[in-house]
Order: sequence, then C-alpha cells, then structure tokens
Amino acid sequence: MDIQLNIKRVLSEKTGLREFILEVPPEGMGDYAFPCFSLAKLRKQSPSIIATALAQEVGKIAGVSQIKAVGPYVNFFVDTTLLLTYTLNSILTAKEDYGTHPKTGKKVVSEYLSPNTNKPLHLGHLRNVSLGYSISRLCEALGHKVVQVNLMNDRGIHICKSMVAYKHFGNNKAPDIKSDHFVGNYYVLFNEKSKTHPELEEEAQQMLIAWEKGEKEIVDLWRKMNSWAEEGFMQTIRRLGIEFRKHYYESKFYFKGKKVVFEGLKQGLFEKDETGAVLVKLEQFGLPNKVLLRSDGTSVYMTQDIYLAILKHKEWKYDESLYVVASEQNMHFQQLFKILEIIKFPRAESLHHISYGMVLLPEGKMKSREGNVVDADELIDDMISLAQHEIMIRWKDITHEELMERARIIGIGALKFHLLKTDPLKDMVFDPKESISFDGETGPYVQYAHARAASILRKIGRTNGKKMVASLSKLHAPEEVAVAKLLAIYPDKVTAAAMQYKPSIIAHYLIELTHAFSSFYHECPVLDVGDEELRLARIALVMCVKQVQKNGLALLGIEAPEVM
RNA sequence: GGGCCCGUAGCCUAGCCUGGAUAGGGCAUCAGCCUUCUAUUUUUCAGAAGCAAGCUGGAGGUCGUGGGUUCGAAUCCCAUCGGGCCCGCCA
Repeated sequence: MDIQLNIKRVLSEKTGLREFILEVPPEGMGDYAFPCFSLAKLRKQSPSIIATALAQEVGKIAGVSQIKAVGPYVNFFVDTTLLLTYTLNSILTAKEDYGTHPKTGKKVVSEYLSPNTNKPLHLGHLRNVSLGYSISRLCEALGHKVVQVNLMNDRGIHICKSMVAYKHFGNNKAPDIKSDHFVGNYYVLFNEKSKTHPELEEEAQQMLIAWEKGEKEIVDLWRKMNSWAEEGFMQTIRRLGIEFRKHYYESKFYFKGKKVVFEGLKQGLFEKDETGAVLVKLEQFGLPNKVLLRSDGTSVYMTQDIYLAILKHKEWKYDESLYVVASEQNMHFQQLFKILEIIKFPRAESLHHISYGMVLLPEGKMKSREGNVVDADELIDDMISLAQHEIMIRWKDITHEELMERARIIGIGALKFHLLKTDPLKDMVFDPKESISFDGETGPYVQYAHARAASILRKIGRTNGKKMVASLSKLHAPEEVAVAKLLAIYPDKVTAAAMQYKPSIIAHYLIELTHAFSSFYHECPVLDVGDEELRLARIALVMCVKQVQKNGLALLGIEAPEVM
C-alpha cells in the first residue's frame, strides 16, 4: 500500500489541485505535510485558516493515523505498524530486487575508462571507473539493459613518444614490472630526454606517419607495447570488479569517420575553408566552429568520435548512450552531440555526457608527464594494506587467505565510496591520508554495520518466516521506526540517483541508514530480549537493513562482507 | 575576449532542477557513554589511560557579495568577486 499516494488522492479530491508535492516536515511534526500557500493565493484566504479547515475535511485516509493542522501546513502521521509491515514485507519478498524497477526493454550503452595506452591508470581513472560502473548499475536498476564498453585511445603522437623512448633506451627488454607501468616509464623518460634532445619530438612525428603507413617494424613495436599497456589495465580494473562487454580500439576505425564527413560535405552540412580543412559551423548554436578534417586530409579526434557513435548504434541498437568523461571535455561533447544532430543521427537526442570534476592533489593538478600522479595500482595497494592492518588489530588467529580477502573488500570499498560520495560535478581534493581514514562517512562504516547485522543473523539460526512477519506490530521504539522509514524510501533514492546519474545520492542514503541502524543496535537488543515476538520482529528488521545495505552497496560496486 | 562548472562552520559535504516551518551530515574539537588501569575488602565516589571501523550531547553558519522576483530565496533572475575547466586543424 502506498500511503503517500492515498494522501495525494484525497487531497487532490478535496482541493481540486492536480499537481502538488507533499513535503517531509521537520523532526516530530509528522511524516508528510501539505503546505497551503498556493491554495491561499487561489482562494484569497489565509493559509492557516485553509489548513485548519482542510484538516477537518479530509476525514480518514487509509494508512494515516493522525491529521493535524500546524500553522499553514496540514501534517499527516502515517500508521507506523502499517508502514513497517508493508515495507519489511516488500524487502523480504523482493530481496536483491528491492528498489529496482521492472524491465523496460530499453538498452543503454555506457562508455567509460577510455585510457591512453601510453601510461598506467591514475586516480582520475579511478573516479571515472567508479562512476561509470555505478551509473551502469543504476541504469539497470531502472529496468534498462546496459552494455558497458571501453574505448582504447591507442594511436596518436602520445603513443609514439613511449615507443621512441623504448626504441632508444629499452634494449628490447621485456617488462620486468607490471606491464603498463613498464610502458609508462618510457613515456616519462621521453619527456625527460626530449628537454635536452628536441630531435626526439621530430622522431615521434615521423614515427606516427610511418605507423599510419603501416610500416611493419613500427606496427610490430606498437602492437607489442600496446598489448603490455592493455594487459596492465585489465589487471587493475579486474581488481576493482569491472569487466567490459566490449573494447573499442581507436586504431581500428579512426580513419572511417572521414566517410561520414565527406557525406556531410556533399550535403552542404559542412564546408571547406581556404586551406582545404573541412569544418562545421556551430556559431549559430553558441558553440565554436569545429575542424573535422585537417587541411592535409587527416582526421581529428572528433572525426572518429562521430563514427564511434554511429558504430555503437549499429552494433547495439541503443536507446540511450552515455559517455562518462571528465569535465575538461564538456565542450567536445556539446560539439559532438550538435554535429550528430546536424547530420540527423537518429539517437542524437539520447546522448548524455556524464561529466565529472577533476581530482586534485593538495599541492595542485596532476600531470602525468611530470610523474606527480597518484598511481591507481599504488593507491589500491595502499588502501588494501591499511585495511589489512585494521583487521589484524581485531583478529589474531585469521588465515592469511582470509585476511587478504577481507582486506581487499574493505580497502577497495573505502576507495570507491570515497570517490562516489561527492557530487560528480564537483572537483574534489584527494588527500590520500584523509581518504584512508576509517572514520566518518566511509565505505567501511557501512560495511562494518552490514557485518554486524550478518553476525546477529548467524547467531539466531533458523527462524520461522511467517511468525516473523506476524510479529512486526511489536516494533514501535523510535529507533525501530526511524530505521523502517528509511528502508521505505530506498526505492525513491535509487530512482533519483539513476535519473540524475548521481551515485552520491546512494552513498549519502547508506550513511543515513547505517547511522539509524547503529542507534537501533545500541538501544534495542535483538538476541537477548525477553519477548519472543519482539525478538522475531527485530530479527526481521535486521534482515531488511542488511538486505538494503547490500543492495545499495552493490549499486556503488562495493561488496558487503559477512565478517570484517 | 567568449562559453561551461563550482563557491554552504577551521576543513569536507547534503539540500538547489521541482522556492516554504529550527540549512541536514562527517572530520577535527569539547563533555559523557564504553574499555582498561590505579587506589579501595567490595560497591559507590575519585583519578589516569585509550589511533575508539560503536553510541549520546555541546560548541562551531554573513548559505561568496550586492540587487531583483515572491507572502516567503541556500534554492529562481540579473550583476559582481573568487576558484576550476575549455575555446577551428591535441586527444
């Protein structure tokens, strides 16, 4: 039973209003509130008089225990037993599906990660994949089918730079460290050496031309180094529990966008300037014009991105396409989407750039050329070893295997949670020391509460489900009701987070729920309470909290451990 | 010069799209609960210690600034300041 809907229906009938919003009043003043200001305007009457009259008029509403006019508001108190029974029953029935929508049949392609294959992944990529994965899961929760894909930026001058350095200083060595780091070291080396040897820059340019011509020696080297880079990336994202349905390779189709550009040129959608470059006029849309083909006829990044949008649509027949890419490319995507609209691409309206802010260090922006980046692998290792330390304080006789498994879950959970709890739009300063803290609004705080719930449930053994449900009316302590009310709004939070592409909404919800659960845990004994019915009811509440925590964490790509 | 984004306590952050009742949290800090220790025959009382993934409470706020719209603005509009990102042949 949807109590909110019942209230709305009656209000709509009594007031004649079609569209209005029920508010949630401050603590203790009720569960829903109807503000009478807009009615006051219509009826030219003081809002408090209307509220008093309306409170009398509405009479009884199913699921509502009390209706009270307070100043200009009509406040509704829901029947907590009804709410509790309804909510807990839904959770116990739906289990891992609680909070998700039925299948819509819509298909969404979600592109993220998109690394350059000349250097290892860094902190910015960790924010990217955490967001990309979580948003994909959120779209699934809306009932859509989601295809997660990655684009390898595996060609271009930056790739040739590491190749040039390897050619001169690599002695044909095979990687003796993690292979993407091995490649990245040559990129750093190139930037060092080219300061005193500017001819290396020229060599890299020549190498790019040779690569495009398909010179065997160069292509072989490229293939070898790229496979090292890719192998390294896959190791890293596998640790994070991420797997792509498909990888696209820029090198395989970067030239194909030209055809689309020529077609547009023929239709008069694009034009050639005096140097022979093809460009698209976007000034009329408030955007800068964009070159689509250089005057030498070669394609630019935009050219291939146009093609990729079309290619992905051909392959997946998507209804919606997401690009999780940092905010520095906001302009690029505005231009891309506008160009696709100009060439009448059928899904031009369903493309979304999910932009996110930079991850800054306390001392400023990361520059991979200078090597002052927070390396992704190093950071993951640091998080895991910190978690390991915390576990060892509490558990002396734990096997090494068990220790490593728990440390992985907690360390990676802490990392992802930290990156996801901030609104994606905001730049964030990443202070490694602070992020590694286990206090406050963190993943481990939520995971720990989940493990405590699991521990309670382990101790009670088997329970009779029917008896449990029948005893829910026993719950009315404020801590119990507070938890149940939060459980009831979880589905709304999922919808909001998915619609706005903001996993941070889920993260904040989980903190709130866990906080309420901790208070409950502190005030209400579960195992050792005299009343058997109350015991069963509390067990049901614990089961539901555990389920919702698990569901919410899963949407963030975080595992919920049974023990910590 | 132009475009986009951000500005909420010492620090971090929610709320802004869809305007309403005391602006929610967290870190750090202070006071307790709690754990351990000291003294005491024991309890109370007292004192000390505690990097405490737990709880409660206190303190901490010009919602960058100025105007406007509105019965009502953190929220909408305009201007302005500060920070970030970007601006035709980089990706």
